[in-house]
Amino acid sequence: MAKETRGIRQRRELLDDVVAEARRRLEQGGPSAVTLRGIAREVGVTAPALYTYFPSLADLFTELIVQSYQGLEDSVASALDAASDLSLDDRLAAGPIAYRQWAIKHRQQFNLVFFDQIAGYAAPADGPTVDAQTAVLRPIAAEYAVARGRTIDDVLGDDELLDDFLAWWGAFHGIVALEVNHHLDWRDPEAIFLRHLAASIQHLISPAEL
Amino acid sequence: MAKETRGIRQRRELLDDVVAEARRRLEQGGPSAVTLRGIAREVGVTAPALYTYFPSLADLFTELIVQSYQGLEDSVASALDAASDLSLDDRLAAGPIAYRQWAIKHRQQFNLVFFDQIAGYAAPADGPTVDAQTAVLRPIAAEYAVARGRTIDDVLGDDELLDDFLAWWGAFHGIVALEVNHHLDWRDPEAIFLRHLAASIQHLISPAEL
DNA sequence: TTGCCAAGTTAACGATGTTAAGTGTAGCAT
DNA sequence: ATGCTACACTTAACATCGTTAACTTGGCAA
Repeated sequence: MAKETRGIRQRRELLDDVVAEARRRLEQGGPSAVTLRGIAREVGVTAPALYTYFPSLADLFTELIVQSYQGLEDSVASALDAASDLSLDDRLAAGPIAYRQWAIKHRQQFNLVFFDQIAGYAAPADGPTVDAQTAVLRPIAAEYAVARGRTIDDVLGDDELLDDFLAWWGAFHGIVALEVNHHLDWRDPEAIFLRHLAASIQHLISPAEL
Repeated sequence: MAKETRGIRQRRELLDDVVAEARRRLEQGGPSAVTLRGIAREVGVTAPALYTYFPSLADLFTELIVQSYQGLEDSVASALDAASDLSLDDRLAAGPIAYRQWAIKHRQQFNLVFFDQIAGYAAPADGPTVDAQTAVLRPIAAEYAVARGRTIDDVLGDDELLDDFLAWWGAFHGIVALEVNHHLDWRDPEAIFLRHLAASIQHLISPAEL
């Protein structure tokens, strides 16, 4: 009957439970609600048992960051897939719009990804976070390249084009960041975002028409 | 000799010492380094003594946020004062440039102000943080109004003008936020920022010339 | 069957925010 | 001057946290 080799299977399941519970706590109570003891309690083990899976709490957060990046990446990618038949304007807008919607739906994950929240956590030039960032931006950059009448390799290879793209990203990212953290609550954040997006896209395309 | 009514004077000094030590810890070790017990240890009292001055740790953070806003406000205001004789372009750039420089010099304070970092801390439509935000933006908005050929009251009173200004703010804010949190380390963040700033200012002024 | 390895447990250490109860003193009213 | 009161402050304690050390146990390989 081979009780399905409980060893590895349960290990996998427990690990999934741990990060699922961690993400749940992050969403509901912010990073400070993500505690080893609390998670252990919830998944039915003792706290030190989690050190089998993560060397420290910081590494659990690293996993959360990676998964959050993945969620954002998937959200943006599928939105751009669905927009493949639309006009250039709409395709350009689809990425940032999906970016914003994911951010609003997962505020804590958004802040976790883009803000240094964990104490000693740096996440510099190494680690999987850099790859994750480029994975998020690549499909958006592809549309951007089309709007500028170039290929994506042109954009990535030219300092000025790349900086322009990063600035374009930073711009709508900033508006989203302000909204996520309630600094635009006294206005209509979506209106501000969409208005900026339309203007920036127009400004982007018109010079290419010259 | 009237030993200068030690009561209130010492109270004032101790309070100043507390927030000074708190700010020092924030800058050096991030929010998690701001602990009541650590601060109390440093200023020479026991931890519960601090509850005379702050009802809870969150209220100490509120004070830090307010003071950080003040620092940003002062930095921007004095930069704009110093730029009063310059061209419109330079005056428009002076605010955002001071904004960025302050942010880079006080990364932790910048993140504390613009990101929900404290657990249950919301800081919604009430509190002094809203006033602080408008105090920071007002002088920048004044220059923005000139560039649009309006008065600042025009900008604040017109939905579209106001949204345009907030989007303009959000744009350079976003680039700064990315830089502060090391998401642009693989490029030259200042170049991206200045290039965006110049382009956005040009785009801002040219329509007004029509 | 025997032994080992790794996952899990209990126990403990140091640190945190916060509360309760007690202490002393500064300043004021009498 | 004396007594009282308010308040700054201390000590003690509780619940929580991350992390480590030592021990137990169960399944797999030899």
